[in-house]
Amino acid sequence: MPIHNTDVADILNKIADLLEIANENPFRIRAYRNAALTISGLSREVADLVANAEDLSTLPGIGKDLAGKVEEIVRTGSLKQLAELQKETPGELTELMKVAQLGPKRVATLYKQLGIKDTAGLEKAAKAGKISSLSGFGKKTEARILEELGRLRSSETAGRTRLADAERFVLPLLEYLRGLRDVKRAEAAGSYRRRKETVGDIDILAISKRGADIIGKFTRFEDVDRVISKGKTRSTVILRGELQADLRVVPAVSFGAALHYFTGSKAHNVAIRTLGVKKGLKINEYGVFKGTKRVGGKTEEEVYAAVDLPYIEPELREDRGEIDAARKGKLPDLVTLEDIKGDLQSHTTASDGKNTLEEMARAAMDLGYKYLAITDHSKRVTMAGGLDEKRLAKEIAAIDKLNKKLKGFQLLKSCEVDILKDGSLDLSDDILDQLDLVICAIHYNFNLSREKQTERVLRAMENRHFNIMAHPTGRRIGEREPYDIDLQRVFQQAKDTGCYLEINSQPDRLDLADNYVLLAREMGLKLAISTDAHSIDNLNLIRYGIGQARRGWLEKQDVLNTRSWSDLEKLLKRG
DNA sequence: GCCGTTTTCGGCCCGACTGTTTTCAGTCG
Repeated sequence: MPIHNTDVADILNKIADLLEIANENPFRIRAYRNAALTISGLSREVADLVANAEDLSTLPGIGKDLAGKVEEIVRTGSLKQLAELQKETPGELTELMKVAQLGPKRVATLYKQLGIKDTAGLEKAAKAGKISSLSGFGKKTEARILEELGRLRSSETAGRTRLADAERFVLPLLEYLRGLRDVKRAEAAGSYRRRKETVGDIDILAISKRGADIIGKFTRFEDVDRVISKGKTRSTVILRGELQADLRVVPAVSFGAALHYFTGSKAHNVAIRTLGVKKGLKINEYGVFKGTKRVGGKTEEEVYAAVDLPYIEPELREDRGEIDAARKGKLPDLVTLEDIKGDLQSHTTASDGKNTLEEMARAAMDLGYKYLAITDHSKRVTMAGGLDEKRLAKEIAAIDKLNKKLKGFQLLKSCEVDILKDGSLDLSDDILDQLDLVICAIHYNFNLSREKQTERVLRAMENRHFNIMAHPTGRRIGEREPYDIDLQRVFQQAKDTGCYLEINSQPDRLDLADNYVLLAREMGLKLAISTDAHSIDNLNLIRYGIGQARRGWLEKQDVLNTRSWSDLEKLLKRG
């Protein structure tokens, strides 16, 4: 099995956990965590970098020592150091740290004093009342531990929440807070604001002079299941569905600093604060300070200006080179919703969509679009009522007829053609010749080897009708892993043959993932942002695709469907 | 363990809340 970046990051984080339990130098621990963060944010597989003999110690936060360790992980799948550590500190202990209330110090105490190594031992000791007598623990902590263990058992929902699912809670919560008399402003921060594909929790920020009051009302919001903590400026609650929400109340003068601070990412914040320290400034959630004097923080722009940087868009704040780019005046001018001229993937009642051709066209026109590609499935995708040549010919005729009626708008004749197992396409060249553009996608045989899956797509791209590859890795966030495919080779083939790939905006897909969007940009490959709409409402999902594109640093010119159809048509022409 | 327009040594981001505490450690973000 190839070693992926997440595997490397997991091992580094595990070592950090174990070092923490062993009460090691906290800065050394942070070095491991920083390295894990760097690796997981890379646009390329670190295994490929090693295979190409590239110098890993040029990566931020990775020096000579960690470069060697990462190489060892890539080559052997594990690390001797980890085995050594586990002789002193059992590896299972890191699992205990996932129980709320338990951090490295308490886990170490539990292990040393009571020999507790796993959740079963923890539960037994807690029930026997042995934990409350330990120093640093008490009755309340013991009760909380038991409560948490019960919860962990009943729900395996400890994971992250998809952005769109979080949004269903965020928007009503913001509306509620904004409706309170003493709230001057309320905004969502955190990974939600950075438009990350999943969020760990919801961070909300409010301006008010009556913190305790607002916190009280927050904890009584209708979606709140239980309250974890509530103070005068800060509160944590768990919403229905086990999603955590944090509210911080700040004065107006601190709003920019707080918004910056709570938007993160953590790595970005640390980098900005470190720049501040070098200039003799203290940057925290209350503002930018020189000694005790406030010198900024009302707006985010003031925070960046304090360290001589221009404003950096939230989607870029991952410490993936944005600070360096800002310093050099080379920040991307990110694509926006307003730049989008049309949608390049949609379905109708002809296959598995919910609306007719005309309904889809009208809805796209209402969004101000100039075109919409109708991409019903091809015959192989029987589950979705895919079209054979004959039915597609009928749809083509229907589109031609409808286009004559539509003013200043055009339906594009297209199809989401299945890429068969051997890399051939599911429909004949004769019918594909009659289309404006052809979207191709994999729907079956997900479990081919990396080599076979990659060859399958490379071969498909040899077909002169292939224009855009839809949902290129087939993943369903939280449900289905991507199939194993070498996207770097696919991107290169796309460039060589004049094909493109898609960012699919469906909230459970968001495929390409942001790190691959970054890679495409680095390789100079343009992408489409499509909704894959199966209903008129679905056309609005484009905002998630835009978020993903922005996280991948895409500018207007990097996105196919920011162009008029006549300009796009020229780009799609294959030699 | 990393890193350097103050440094190759000596720093490394910072604060709120809770519970167990009589002044603070641990956890969390």
